[in-house]
Amino acid sequence: MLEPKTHTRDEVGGGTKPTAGLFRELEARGLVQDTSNPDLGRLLDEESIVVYCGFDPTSDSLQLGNLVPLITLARFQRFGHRPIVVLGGGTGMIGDPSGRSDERNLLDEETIARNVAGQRSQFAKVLDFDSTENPAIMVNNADWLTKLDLIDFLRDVGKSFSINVMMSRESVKQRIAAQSGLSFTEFSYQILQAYDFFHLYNEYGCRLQVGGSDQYGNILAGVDYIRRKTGHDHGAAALTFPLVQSSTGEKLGKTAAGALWLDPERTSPYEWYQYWLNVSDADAVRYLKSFTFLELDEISEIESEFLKQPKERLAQRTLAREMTSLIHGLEQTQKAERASAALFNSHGSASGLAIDGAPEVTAPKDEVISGFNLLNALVRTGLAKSNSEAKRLMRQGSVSVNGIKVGADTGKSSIVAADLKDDGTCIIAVGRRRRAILRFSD
RNA sequence: GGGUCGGUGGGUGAGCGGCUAAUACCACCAGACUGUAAAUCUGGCGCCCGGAAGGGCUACGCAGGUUCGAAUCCUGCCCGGCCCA
Repeated sequence: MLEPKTHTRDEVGGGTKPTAGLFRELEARGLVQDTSNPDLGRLLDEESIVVYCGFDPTSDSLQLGNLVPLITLARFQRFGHRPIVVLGGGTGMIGDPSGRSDERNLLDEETIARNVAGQRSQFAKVLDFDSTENPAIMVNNADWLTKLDLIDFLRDVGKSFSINVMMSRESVKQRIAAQSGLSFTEFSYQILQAYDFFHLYNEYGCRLQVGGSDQYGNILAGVDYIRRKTGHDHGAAALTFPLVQSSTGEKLGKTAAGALWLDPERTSPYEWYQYWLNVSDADAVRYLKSFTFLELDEISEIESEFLKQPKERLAQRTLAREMTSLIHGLEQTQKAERASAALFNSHGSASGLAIDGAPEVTAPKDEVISGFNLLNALVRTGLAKSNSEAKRLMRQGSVSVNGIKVGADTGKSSIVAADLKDDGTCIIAVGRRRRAILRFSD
């Protein structure tokens, strides 16, 4: 069987000179949508620059959707540039209209502070804040935005913004065209983001802002503002990456359970691993390029191997391993892999295998003597959200115990002692890809 | 401030007194086929009880009201679009 290689966190190049070829690399990985500076590639080869990307504190955990921006920053860092993470503690109180069809609900200060705190540690999983050469920096724009004086702001900053230009931004146009309304508050967002860029330009010499393609207008607002204020034509630049979608045009990370979170409390390493493992063939190689730090020629090798034997799913397994070890570390990755193997490869026997990390529910042993209700088991293991759903699944013949179907026609409605392996467990499955362990203890 | 149109399930969006837990599409889940893939076909998709038939509860911005019966009518409030000021 083909095994994906284990990838350890690679060596960040030392020295003040950047490693050349970053821009070409980003392009090859499908991570370049727009840039405001046609010479950006050369600039990145010649100078070690400071680059930033903003993150909205709309939740106390980052999610799958934040991964491309975050990993892109890490690519800059690995090529010798210096990344800044801007937590939008200030702008989060305003709400970015980009990509939204409705006015946002404003978050209160307390919530934002909690979210900022929650996200903080997650950045360190991907970025290096301790590098001696080019450590990443984290700042919160609340630190400067909340200090602004309204009159000064309108005089010094607002004067540089043309309403005509602001109105022509795609995010604004869409909201107006959709007749869904746009408050002055949200309309002002682009000025604040522009001001952020300007602030970072002054404080840290930050010359590039990266973001998703929906951020292009906001980023350009900053580029323009810096040009106006400093008179330098190419003082600051914009770079956006395309919105990463599945081959069927869907946003990533959509499951019945909701979004996929980086927080292991919300999305377990096993679920995270399984998500990537189940990526479709059409997407797997593309995701390897966009999401992992594997070298491109290494990915090409994986690809050709994968194309020869797609059913081995080398691309998916590599992807799952890379993504899980990036976010949850090697140990959790191995657990997830073992749990997956125990649940899926051994024809329903978990005995003797390390299954730590798999979804598992424990119940007292005497419950099984009288017969442990299957519906109960489905809900308890999280395989079904409600009794209704569990019944539905049973009716549809989706449920199996130890690999044996227990649909409505079999008449089996509970787990009995005979279903248990020697170690007191059984595997309960819904459909092809969702499985859990039920363990009975003394 | 005045007028007018609108606020429906995760999303878009029908319904406009009983036939409606609410059409359709998307997303999502499952069955068949497979490789824990895609495509395709099929079923499902508020919650609770039930093997099922069926029953109960909650839901169409919020709060009241009319009615045997309301997502649907009325009143007030909140929110949004458009027009006027």
